[in-house]
Parts: sequence; C-alpha cells; structure tokens
Amino acid sequence: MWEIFILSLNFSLPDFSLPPQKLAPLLIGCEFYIRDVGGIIVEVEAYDQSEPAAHSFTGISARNASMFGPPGRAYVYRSYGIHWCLNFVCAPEHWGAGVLIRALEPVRGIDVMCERRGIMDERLLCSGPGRVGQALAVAHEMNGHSLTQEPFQLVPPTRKHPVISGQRIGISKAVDLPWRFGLLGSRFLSKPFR
DNA sequence: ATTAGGATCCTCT
DNA sequence: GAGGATCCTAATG
Repeated sequence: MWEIFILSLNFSLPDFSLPPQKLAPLLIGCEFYIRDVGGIIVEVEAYDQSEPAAHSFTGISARNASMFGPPGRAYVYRSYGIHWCLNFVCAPEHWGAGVLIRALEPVRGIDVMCERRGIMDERLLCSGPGRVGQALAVAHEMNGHSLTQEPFQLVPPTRKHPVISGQRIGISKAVDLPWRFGLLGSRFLSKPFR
C-alpha cells in the first residue's frame, strides 16, 4: 500500500465535471448537510467506469443510471441490503463516475444524528458510508437529486486541508488504485491510512 | 489488534 | 441463485 499527499487549494465549490479521482481530494474539507444535519467531509473514494470496482463498470442499468446522468447529482444505492450510501456524480454526462462519501466530522445536528444512529459516541456517528447514510437519513428518493439544491447543502472549505490517499476499502477488484482520500490525521476516518 | 459471522434485499447472471 | 462500494457484536491473539 502506498500513499501520496495533496493539498486542497481552492476555497470554492469543486467542479463536478472533473473526473472522480481529481474531484475526490477537492471534496475533503467541504461541509455537507442534508436538512442542516451533517459536517465536514473527511473521507471519500473515487469510482470510474473504466475500473471493475465501480457499479458503472458493466454499463448503464436501472440501479446505476444516475451515475451516467449529469454531474453534480446524487447517486444513492442500497448496500448489503441494509444501508443507503451516497455518491456525488461527477465527470461529463455518460461517463459513469462518482465519489462515495465515506465519513464526516459531525458539526451540525449532532443530537439528531445520535438519535438516528442510537449511539452517543460522536466519533462513530458518520465514520463509514453506511453510518453517513443513517446519520444524515439518506433516502432512495434522493437518487438523482441535484447536490446544489434542497435538502442538500455543500459548503466550500474555509482553509487548506492536508489530504492523504490510499487503497479503497471493502472491494475485491481494482484493489491497488489509490483512490481513497482522507483528511490527514482526522479521528473521524472509517479506518486509518497506513 | 484482528477475525468471524449474521443481518438483509435488490440487482444482475 | 449469488453476491455485494457495510455495520455490529463477540471471541480470540
């Protein structure tokens, strides 16, 4: 496993028409909310139609259609029959790319998230894609919805953030691509970077 | 710190 | 019918 360091430079909203591995590090440090519940994005993963770990790899289908739609929308899917997980669709339309939101540092609506998750430990509220889905009440109806409209709110970073990258988690194909990105040193990561 | 098993359901083979 | 872009708990080194 290997890692690289990047520094996110812009204090503006990232360009969703970028390919996923370019967009992903720029999302670290942004704040994301659903109905005013959420926090700072500290971990994401890029997925692209050209590699077999992506849901879009085998082409368009009923489930992954929003990945092939316009960038800047949500791709919401059911994981292991249990969790709802959220991606930011990116790259040009028809590309079939997205960035999975894997962990947040809770900022607003912490009481609501504790209630939804049934725990009090702030560190575990949003540290994992399924946990993010439960804490922010990500729902299937949000699939295809614009990320710049209600109930979503995406706020650019207010300072520079050191970003670390490594191998993606929980996949069995294309395991060597270093397309997982995290806020260096954050205690809200779903797993540490080694 | 690491591992194993169960829950659960929709999609695609 | 198989198998997940996961999480939780429990058991063990």
